[in-house]
Amino acid sequence: MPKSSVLSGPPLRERSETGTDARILESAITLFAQRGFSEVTVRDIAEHAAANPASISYYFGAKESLIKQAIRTVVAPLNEQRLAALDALEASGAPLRHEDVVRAMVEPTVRACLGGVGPERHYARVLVLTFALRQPFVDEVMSEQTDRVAARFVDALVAALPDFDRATMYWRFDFMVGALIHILLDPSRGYRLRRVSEGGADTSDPAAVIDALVRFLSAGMLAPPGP
Amino acid sequence: MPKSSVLSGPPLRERSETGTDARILESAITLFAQRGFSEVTVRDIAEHAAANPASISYYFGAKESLIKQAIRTVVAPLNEQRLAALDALEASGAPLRHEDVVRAMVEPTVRACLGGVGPERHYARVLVLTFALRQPFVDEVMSEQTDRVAARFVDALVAALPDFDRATMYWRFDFMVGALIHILLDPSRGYRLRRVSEGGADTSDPAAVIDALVRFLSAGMLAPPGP
DNA sequence: GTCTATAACACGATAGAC
DNA sequence: GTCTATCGTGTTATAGAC
Repeated sequence: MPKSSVLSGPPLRERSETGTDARILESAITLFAQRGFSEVTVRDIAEHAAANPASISYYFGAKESLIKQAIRTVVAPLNEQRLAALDALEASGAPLRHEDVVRAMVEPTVRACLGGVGPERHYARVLVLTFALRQPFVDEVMSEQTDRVAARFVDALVAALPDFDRATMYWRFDFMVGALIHILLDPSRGYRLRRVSEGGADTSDPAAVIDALVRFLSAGMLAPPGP
Repeated sequence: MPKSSVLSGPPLRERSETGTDARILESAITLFAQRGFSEVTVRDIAEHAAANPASISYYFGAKESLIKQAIRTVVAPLNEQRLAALDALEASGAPLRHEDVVRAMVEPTVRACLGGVGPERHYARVLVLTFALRQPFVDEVMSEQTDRVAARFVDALVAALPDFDRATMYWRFDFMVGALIHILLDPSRGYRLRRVSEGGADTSDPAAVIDALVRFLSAGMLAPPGP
């Protein structure tokens, strides 16, 4: 990780959808997800994007800004999909069921990470990188992206299960996130789970992952609350 | 991450318990856990251990070997504690209860990470670093340390819940690991959960973390199996 | 605007004196 | 055995030519 000019930097340019800047961002996301923020150099990114190294400073300023933008680009679309799924549930008029709330969180994430096409397909890898990299700017950008989504889901869980208090559901929402991200890292770890389970559990099958997750998490949400 | 002499390296010395080598390893673990493998340089480690940079190559060879040894030193004692807890359950003669198996996994981990004193107090941070760093040697050392523990716990879960097949329990064991590690990362993320839950969920209290985890995970283990 | 060339520095690893 | 001094490489970021 660079020391870098912590603030201000050069006057950043507006970013386009198809130009060199977009290519750089896409390459950055792909390479970061594969190997990590600190392990990928701006030269690697420039080479992968068929741009020259100076163009990265030109468009994004320091590497840290590029990391922040990469995180936003990966996380934002998935959060929108989750909120849309929750909106659809609530708009249906039917009483909210807790397993549907769980599914609204799980299904878009699994579909994106196992077979998705947009930048959000790198969600699990990028998230674990942000958990691993302890630097204030990472927590800030994650908080900016995700805090309101967590609150909305906890609200929905409490609405579905009125006997439970919000604190309990905050714990359980975090347990859900942990289980979800961890299982979605298995492909990048060489399908370790398939190996140790002798083929019984295969994380390359999105439907199987969703089913196993939703069953487990929905039952966990119903656990009797504490004393 | 260095290129490094992948194999052999210099003739490594036997390691003592109190000498410079032990100090280096302890410093490496502390600094790695705080900031990450790639973010910490061998110079940082040498300075923290009040040793000179050359001594690291002398005792440990390349940085990669030091990382491997750091992972082993953190992970091994916790796995021993878990297996000991499982042994104690099985030795009691009473029928195995699935919530006690869950507790045998959760309790030593939470106690170690929140208020522990040995190297295993860095377990959650080191584990997330190994999940984030996608390099073959990391998976190898984790597999060497943990595969047998996972198998033993899945055996115990199946023994406690004979109606479920091993594949289902492999899924659920991984969900448990994901939830466990994720919640134990919260302190290193500035107690984000306490903030967003407005004090309702506090990961600085080991007993509260254990209680919330064991309730949720035990209920999840009982979820009806798939079709 | 884009790129080449390079500045300025940090990295891991080691040779060789003590 | 332990340390100092340094090698060779790779890093981010930028100055300045086109």
